[in-house]
Amino acid sequence: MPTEPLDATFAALADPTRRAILARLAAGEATVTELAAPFRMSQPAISKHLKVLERAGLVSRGRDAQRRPCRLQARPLRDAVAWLADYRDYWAESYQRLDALLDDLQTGGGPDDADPGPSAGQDGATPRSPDGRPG
Amino acid sequence: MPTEPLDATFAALADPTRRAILARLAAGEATVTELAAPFRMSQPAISKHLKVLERAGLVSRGRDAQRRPCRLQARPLRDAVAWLADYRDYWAESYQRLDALLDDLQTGGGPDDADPGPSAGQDGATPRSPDGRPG
DNA sequence: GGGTTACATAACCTTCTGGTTATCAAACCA
DNA sequence: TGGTTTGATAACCAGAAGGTTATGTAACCC
Repeated sequence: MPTEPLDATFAALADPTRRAILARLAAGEATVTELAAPFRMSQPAISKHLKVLERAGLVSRGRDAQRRPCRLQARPLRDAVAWLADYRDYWAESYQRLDALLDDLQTGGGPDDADPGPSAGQDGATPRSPDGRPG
Repeated sequence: MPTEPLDATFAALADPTRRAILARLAAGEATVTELAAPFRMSQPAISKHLKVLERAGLVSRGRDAQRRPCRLQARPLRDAVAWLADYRDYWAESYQRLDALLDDLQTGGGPDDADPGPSAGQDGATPRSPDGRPG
């Protein structure tokens, strides 16, 4: 059980079943059985995956009689992107496609500033010694 | 050992030591001993972490006499962001800060289109059944 | 050639992961 | 009241992750 938020987020995303669950939840709330349906996997297995997602803060749950509807909670995803954003200079390799991607990401905003540079914040990581952010 | 690229990428990022290593490499090439120095951890442990990063395609290695300099290879990070990008609608929670983040990400481009919608591509995941992308 | 530096590999251990089946609890339905 | 859904939990298991120490190997330096 990773204690740091980023650990938990990335670990949660590292499993294809969980990514698929998130994808499903992006289409709207769903119950456990609904989520479990597409998988050749037992219901308890899905419950476990949901618990991982919940502990990572990626999923929140409501109550509707016997049902426990799951809802996507994407803030940790944003934090993950924020971490990854510090590496944007190293994506330069193919800036064409990167620009396309970022245009897509931009959802229609109109920026006019130029590269303020990394925030030099804390990773929150502290593995056994250093923090971790690019310079 | 996760077989799917995204699995490997996210799994690699889930460890704080490895994130710190990537952060260090963002400052430039480094040898194994240089990378190991800041950690209270044995050299073989670092070698293992490097192997994980290498298999995830996040690090490539050269040769300089006895040394095996490591170089950051950030393309998988871009792919990870591409996956996360499909969830941008769900970051809406605090669009203020999101916009700031994306402006930062944008490194200075000037888009003028509005929300083309998810690419509906393949996750490549195929856990035990469905793929995974939001709608 | 012989020692040293830089790194990889092997063998081992412990803990976490991801799955299973079996069972239990709560709220519905008749 | 009793049965059915919906879901969580427990107990178990195999294999992967992350660490260790010990050892091997390649290239340098004298």
